[in-house]
Amino acid sequence: MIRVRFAPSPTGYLHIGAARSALFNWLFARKVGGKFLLRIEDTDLQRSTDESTRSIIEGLEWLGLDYDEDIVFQSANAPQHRAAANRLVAEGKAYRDFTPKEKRDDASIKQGIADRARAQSTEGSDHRSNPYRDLPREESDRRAAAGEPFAVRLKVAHEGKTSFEDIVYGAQERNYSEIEDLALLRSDGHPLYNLSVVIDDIEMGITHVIRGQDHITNTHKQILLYDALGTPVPKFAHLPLILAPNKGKLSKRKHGEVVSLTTYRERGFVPAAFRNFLALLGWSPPDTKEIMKLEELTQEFSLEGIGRANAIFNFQENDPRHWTDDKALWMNAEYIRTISRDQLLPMVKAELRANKLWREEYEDEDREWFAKTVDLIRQRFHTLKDFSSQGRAYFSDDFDFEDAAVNKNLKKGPRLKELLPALADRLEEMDPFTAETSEAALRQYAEEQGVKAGLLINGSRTMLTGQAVGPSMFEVFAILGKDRSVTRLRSGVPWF
RNA sequence: GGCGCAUUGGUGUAGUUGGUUAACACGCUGCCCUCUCAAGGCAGAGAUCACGGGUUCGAGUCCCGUAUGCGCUACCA
Repeated sequence: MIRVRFAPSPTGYLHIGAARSALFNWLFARKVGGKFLLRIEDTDLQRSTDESTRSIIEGLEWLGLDYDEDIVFQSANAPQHRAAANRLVAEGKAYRDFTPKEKRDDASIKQGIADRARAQSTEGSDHRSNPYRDLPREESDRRAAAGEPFAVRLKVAHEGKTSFEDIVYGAQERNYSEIEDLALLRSDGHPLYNLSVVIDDIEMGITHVIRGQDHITNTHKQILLYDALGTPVPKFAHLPLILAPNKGKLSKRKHGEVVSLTTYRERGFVPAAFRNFLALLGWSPPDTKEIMKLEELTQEFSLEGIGRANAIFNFQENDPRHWTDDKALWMNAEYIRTISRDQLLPMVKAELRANKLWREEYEDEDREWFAKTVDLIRQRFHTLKDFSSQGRAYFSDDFDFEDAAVNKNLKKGPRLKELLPALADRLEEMDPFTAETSEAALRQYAEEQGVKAGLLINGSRTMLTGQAVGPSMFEVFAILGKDRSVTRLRSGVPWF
């Protein structure tokens, strides 16, 4: 039985890179009939928050990625992690390190690492030079018993190398000389990442570890741990990273909300669309078809189809039109205009409701009208937000007139101030009032008045919707109905 | 500093065991359609396949080197 897991640390919003890892894990599990598990890596108590855990769970739910079995909270397994470390010490595979803990400040950590490495190479010391590495057991036990604080480190052999066959990146090797005696337990007894991950993965029966490429180095350390523990090593598939447009790391601090999955929900993305877009970042289907529903994605997905080069998430921070990747935006629009009514209507309902535009009749006697209206306007919308902003005039009489539209379609034709109310009089007599009859009436009236039909059409569009763009005007007349059409044509509102 | 990975048009990606004019999607330009804007249709611009060597009759595809980028290198995860 194949078992995979998504193991985020709850230290903030759900990053789109993490969301993609979750997606790939899920697709793989569903494709092969395995289990997809969720583990919250909350061992860093200071940084972990419940709110973040909630956002991760909600994010997965939004993307439609359901997980099997109960969520595992890593912090709950700390006793097992400690026990494993102690067992390794007892077996002589790990040792207590009584070196006093160094003070580190996070800001300069990377620099510190490089500096230390430089210093180490010049003074000739290596990863095996820890003075406590070969401390006699009796002395180690005595000092521990006396209450002296210590960290626990894995005893990595002097000679040898780790190797594994990465499903994405191929054969990987690392000399032991490149690997330090990694810390397993902090001097306060707190288990560290690499230990916890391995113990939990073993405990959960994980067979395939699918995670970001930034973990490749960790994988070598973890293999050492599997070996020390005498446990079979799972298969690994590392994923290329998602980078910012400058090829740098995508981070909240630098790039803001565009990296947070929550943003896409808040800004009107259809979950299926974003999921589809995410799937195409680093993975490509066997054929050229890119728009795929979940079932298709699942069917086509394979670890072998994952590329090795990091992908750039292409967006322009200062341009509202391109606030996120163009292709994601395009895909969202594509979904909005093509998904079934049954799928779309609930999303539109939520959007309208959030903006106090929803009326219960839309699910009752005005049900058909609502569906037809949505079908009419969805064609040119890019996000669900558009239903409450650009689409506002269809659901409320309280809508704004865009200055540009008023200038272009109304004020440039001074006669419209009289023509439009007069047109309203004509329309009022139509029965039935349909796209066809209103068109006939408008065109005839334009001819009588010696003006172009377009003048009346565009003027009407702005009077009825406040905008310069929108669906075919006669469809709008029909959808809005005679009363509202006539009333809006007569209202002098935008003229003042 | 060390180790590792990557490098195909602006972006996401295809390019099978090396073989004619490097393919698809988004974006971009123009035209058509038309009451506007989209959508749609048609046409088009844009890649010396990072660079330099080499192997070969022939290389985006194999080898070596260089550059650039990214990742890791922590008693963070």
